[in-house]
Amino acid sequence: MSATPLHRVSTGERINDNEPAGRLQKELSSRGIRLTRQRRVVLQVMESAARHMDASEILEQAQKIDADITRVTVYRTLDLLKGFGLIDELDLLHLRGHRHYYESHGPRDHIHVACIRCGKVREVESPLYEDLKKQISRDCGIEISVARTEIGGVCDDCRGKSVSGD
Amino acid sequence: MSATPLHRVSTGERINDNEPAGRLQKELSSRGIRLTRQRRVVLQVMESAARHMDASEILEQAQKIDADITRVTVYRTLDLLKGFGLIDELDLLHLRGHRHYYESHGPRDHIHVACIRCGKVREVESPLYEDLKKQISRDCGIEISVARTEIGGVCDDCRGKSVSGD
DNA sequence: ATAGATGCAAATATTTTGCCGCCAG
DNA sequence: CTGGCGGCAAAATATTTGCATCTAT
Repeated sequence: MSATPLHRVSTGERINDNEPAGRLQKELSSRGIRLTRQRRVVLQVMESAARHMDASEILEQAQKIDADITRVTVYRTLDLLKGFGLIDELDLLHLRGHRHYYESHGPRDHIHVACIRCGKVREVESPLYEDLKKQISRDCGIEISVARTEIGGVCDDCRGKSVSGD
Repeated sequence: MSATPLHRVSTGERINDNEPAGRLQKELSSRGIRLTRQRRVVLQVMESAARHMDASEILEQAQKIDADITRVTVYRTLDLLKGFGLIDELDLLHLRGHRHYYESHGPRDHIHVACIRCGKVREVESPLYEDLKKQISRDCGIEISVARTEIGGVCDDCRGKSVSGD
């Protein structure tokens, strides 16, 4: 049944193992964007992120490195990065309120699969997803620049793994 | 290349033509949920919605029918419907700020395809999408209850339709 | 009759903005 | 040097909650 293999990317740990350190910095300076001390810190936080932090968590992490950084700067830097498509903004199906989460955008799009009971989030890539995007691009006549898929459900663990009969 | 056809659902008009009037009401009462005057109005607004309204717009529409309805009731009713999976919550890639949009959840999931330039939103279904969800369900061991895909890019119109050579 | 809903107002939470002094390039 | 940037405080949005009252069943 399952012809095309599905690639698991991560289950809750950091996702940026394949991300060259300083990638965001490079991207910004190559665009002529001024690299301030505060921005460097926020970028560093984003790159080394465990995962899926909201603005407050990013602020918190940034202040551990440099106490001078303010919430406003975090918002402004996130906006900047978003504008260049260097980070993605998710809400993880609002399983935990209306917060927005951010993550450095890697080379490939991935799907966020979240358990609505335990909150665990897994990230997957799939050739099928790439096919789908190609088809939509062709059929809708659109040059895709951002794609986001979030899927929620109850995971095996939370269903007691006894997915026997049903 | 494109084997599976992609079904266009709508381009900006109402999506609920196939939705039986009173569906949400029926769903709620069958679950033993009390149907108050206010709830009926909000449900009616959701069902007859042109499309993609945020909480304020829903409130506005509801008050046209019954001026007594308050914003709080709208939020509480939306939460209720969300909890039962009867409506979906979208943010349309935050193209227009951080608002959340709601729409009555039809029988099939659909993908929202938005032009990041003109803001036009198109909804599509695709067998490929169903395949993708099946694969993820199988491979991640998850019983999917909600799926949301939002895709952004520049549409033909906004690229001057001159998508000749590339 | 009674559990559960609504309304009001206020509390929270989240994000944005104006203005001025400061710093990266 | 200089124009963009960060900080501060406050505004603008968005969402949630406590409590008294009312109503659908």
